Amino acid sequence: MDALETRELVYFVAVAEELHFGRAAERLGIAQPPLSRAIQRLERRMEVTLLERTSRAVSLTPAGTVFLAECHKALDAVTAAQRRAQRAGQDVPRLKVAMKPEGDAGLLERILPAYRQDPDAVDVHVEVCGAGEQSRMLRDGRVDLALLHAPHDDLTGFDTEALLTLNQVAVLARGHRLAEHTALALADLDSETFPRFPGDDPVQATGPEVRDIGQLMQLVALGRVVAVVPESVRRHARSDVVCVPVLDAPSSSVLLAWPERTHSRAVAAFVRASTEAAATAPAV
Amino acid sequence: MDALETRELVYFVAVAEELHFGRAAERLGIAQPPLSRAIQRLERRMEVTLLERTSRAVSLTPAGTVFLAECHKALDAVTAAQRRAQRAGQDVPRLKVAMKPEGDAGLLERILPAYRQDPDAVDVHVEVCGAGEQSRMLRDGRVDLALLHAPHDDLTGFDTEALLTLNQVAVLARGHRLAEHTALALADLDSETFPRFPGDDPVQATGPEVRDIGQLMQLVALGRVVAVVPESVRRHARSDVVCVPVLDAPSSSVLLAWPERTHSRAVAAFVRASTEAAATAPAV
DNA sequence: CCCTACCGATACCCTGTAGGTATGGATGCC
DNA sequence: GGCATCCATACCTACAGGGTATCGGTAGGG
Repeated sequence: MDALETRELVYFVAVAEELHFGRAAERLGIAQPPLSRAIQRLERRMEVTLLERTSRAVSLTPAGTVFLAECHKALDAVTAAQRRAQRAGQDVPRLKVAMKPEGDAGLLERILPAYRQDPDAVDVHVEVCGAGEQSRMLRDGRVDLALLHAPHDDLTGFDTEALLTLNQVAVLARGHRLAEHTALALADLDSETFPRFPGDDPVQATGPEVRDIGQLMQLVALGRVVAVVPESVRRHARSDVVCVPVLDAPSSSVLLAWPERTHSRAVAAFVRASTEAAATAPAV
Repeated sequence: MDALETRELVYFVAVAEELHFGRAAERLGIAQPPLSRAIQRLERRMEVTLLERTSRAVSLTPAGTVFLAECHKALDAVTAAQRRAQRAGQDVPRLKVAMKPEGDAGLLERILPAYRQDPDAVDVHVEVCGAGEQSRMLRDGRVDLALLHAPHDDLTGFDTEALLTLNQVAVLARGHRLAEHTALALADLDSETFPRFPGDDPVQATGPEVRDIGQLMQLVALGRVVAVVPESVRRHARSDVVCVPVLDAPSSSVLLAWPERTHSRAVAAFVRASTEAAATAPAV
């Protein structure tokens, strides 16, 4: 039993996600028949049925469901291998850090100067990406470090260091019935409409999708939604909205994450500088 | 830039480990010239120099060193994908647990009956493997769960649940100068010879390598070595050796580990049963 | 100092396989 | 029942991956 080829995994992922050989083949830029044969050969070599096909529909078997998840992990690991080696081969070493907009709660401007003091410091490039994208970029090796948020982000596969714990505040329109309160409980907000953030589970979606903080503030000011967000967002509150602490909302943490078993001195130095900068940071 | 093929990674690993194209080719079962070309093509595609070759010697560049480690992770992930899917496709679901000999500190005989009570229980197969092999078997999907030991084993990439904390005891020949003591400090053993266990870092090796507990006891009884081991080993002490607690040795934990993001009900039930069995276990 | 043994790279050939086109056969729908 | 849809099969082609022979550079022994 020799190892599966990357190409076979890519092909399977395409079919498993499209549940349609024709569309999958198109997405892969090949014709449908070779794809059908490739999947057949894959199943024969693995001695497992991954897909149930009729001439009308394709569906995943339990083994196929497991295999799809495992393929994603494995393919991420392969591209991470490539990217990390390429990065290590650069003559000018560089550190890339991923964050989402406002995802640093103002910490980065304290971390960067502190890091530059370190003898192991190298150039830092901050990659501002879409919300929820940071962990993917860290997983597949496009960046060396990421600023993530617990409990929102999936931290499996990373080493992490907590930088900051943020209490939650409700953002309300100035005229909202609860705007005059000094503190709230989650139960007070039961009847409200909440926005959906990109990367959220779309199942529990109720309100409109929100892309950035400006848009959020706009919707809040109009009274369309109410948002429960980390207190660091206070810095972006407009004059026509108010922020009220929500005492029983689970607090979120800003944390720095990097791939497990990383031995880079530059990464270690950045982590060191970050924890120190966070420890001396003023209350937000 | 399309993805690297598994075969290329396997080829590179062979060369990087042998540091010799001829031997690597032999190990791979192919001729040397195609291997040379494959590595060249790999380097060209990655646009990174991975190996420094002269006509007399081959050595790894920094990028090559990183890539070797990443290749291991990636290849493990690929074979894990295959194995886990195969396992999920079995009509008779089964749980495989890896442990090294005596690695359960007597816990397993309490865990298994407790697990069988669980509604989600399936057949359990215990794989007794070489010391240090458990984490590898868990990483590449040959088993679903493993009994590991902190801080000895590398836990990165796993979710874990601590089952038991074990204090350390020194095993001494009955006639040893310290045999009459009721407790020791590590400093008392400074001048002693310690055995080397399989999977240990061979750098700090001083004494002879030891394969199993019987052999260890033999060497101790002969006065050749002194061992500091978890107290659970007491159960295997022969009459011509004595065990003395070492108060300042870092205590080791027995813990149950499984791959991150596992969603199997059977695994969850086994973890549940294990923690409960461990909580009600008698002192060793 | 030169000859030889060693080792990776190159040149050249061949075969297996990935991919393409055409078409068959099953199934649901109007 | 005719048709559209969709996966599988049949058959062909091209190229990538593998083999053999050999080159070119380097270290070491006599």
